[in-house]
Amino acid sequence: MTLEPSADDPISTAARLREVATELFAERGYAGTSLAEIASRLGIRTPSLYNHTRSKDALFLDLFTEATAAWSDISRRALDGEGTSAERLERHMQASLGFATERPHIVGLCRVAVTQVGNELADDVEELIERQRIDYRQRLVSFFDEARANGEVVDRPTELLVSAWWVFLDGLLTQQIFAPPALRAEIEKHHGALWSLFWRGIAAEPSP
Amino acid sequence: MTLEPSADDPISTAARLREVATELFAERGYAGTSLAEIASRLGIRTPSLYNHTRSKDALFLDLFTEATAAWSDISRRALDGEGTSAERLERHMQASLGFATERPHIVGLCRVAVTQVGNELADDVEELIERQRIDYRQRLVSFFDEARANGEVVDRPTELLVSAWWVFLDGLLTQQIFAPPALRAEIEKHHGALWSLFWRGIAAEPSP
DNA sequence: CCTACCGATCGGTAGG
DNA sequence: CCTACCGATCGGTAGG
Repeated sequence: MTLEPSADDPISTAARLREVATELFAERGYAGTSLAEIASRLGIRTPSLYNHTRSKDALFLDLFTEATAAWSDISRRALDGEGTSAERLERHMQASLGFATERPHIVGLCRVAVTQVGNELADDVEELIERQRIDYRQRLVSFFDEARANGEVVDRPTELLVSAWWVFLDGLLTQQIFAPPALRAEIEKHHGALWSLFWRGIAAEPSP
Repeated sequence: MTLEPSADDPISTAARLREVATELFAERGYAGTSLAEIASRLGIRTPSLYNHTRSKDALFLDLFTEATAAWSDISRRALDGEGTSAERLERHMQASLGFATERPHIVGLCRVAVTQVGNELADDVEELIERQRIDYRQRLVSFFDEARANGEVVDRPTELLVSAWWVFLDGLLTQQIFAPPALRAEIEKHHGALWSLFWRGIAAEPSP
């Protein structure tokens, strides 16, 4: 009684294409990934890929668009919601790191997009990155403006607090993605403690 | 009265090859950089490159080896030397960021090496990265052990302090390299302030 | 440092 | 989804 796109293929080729291509782009970069390799992993011939995508560029852009949407969704939900600023920001951190842990190839795809901007990838990618960056920045500005107004964080310029958070998150994600598995597990255990040191750096002085 | 390798070429082709190749590898990745493009920028034909290198792999490994040596040299000198732990660590940060600012392509080359490990690049690269990582880690452990013994930092496990620093530095470098120039300049102005927030997070409680 | 050239692979098309 | 094929480009070699 299940819906099947075809008799002997419960997972559609289109879906598997997305999975396989995301993984390869993430691990080998854009230029390092060939359509032949993607097709081979799907058990089909290279030209058959063109039933699912217009070109290699279009495939990458499509996957990247989906990736940023998923990322943005997770991150927004965690930062919004109830609680103190510390609770909300820690939840946001845990969500971002959880996302990176569970779906490392999606994060890897984003990294590839960022590092290869202006070279072989289309302007569309650069535009999408910039839009996401601006959107995230605005959400952070709102968050820290509110936290300052509540006296929850140190009284420094919002811009600075945004930068501090961004640096911290970028560092965590970098280690999460690039560190060798052995080191990664150790760092993962430290997330809570690293958070507390970060927050200690920006938290308001205890009122006397 | 100057020493010239050839009459009309004051900067040797070998030296220009290193410059050009570093820049291209950093900007386009390993697979995205062709020997033809390198040769073209040098004004010579592709086969002529083989007078200066054995293969594309060997060229990359050679440049990467030089890059890590330069990096390690700068970083070691800044962290050693005199002063309080805070002074030494801030000096180390400034040196690392200065290096990244002045020689962005060298840092980009390292990033490419790290992100493409285990794929098209040789095991030699992975080995070199791992050796550098271990070496840097040991220097940080010594540093934070001493800082803790002096009561200069909060009394938490050295491993945690090392992680916190590493995350902070990785985040700064990531932003330095990947942020769009407009944002980069703003962040650069914040380095000192970001440092003070970081240090505030790990500094020892003021004695009562 | 060059010309001439190699087999392999690239993204992509024609036509079914 | 396939076979058959395209021109372009890849890293690299022979020989001078």
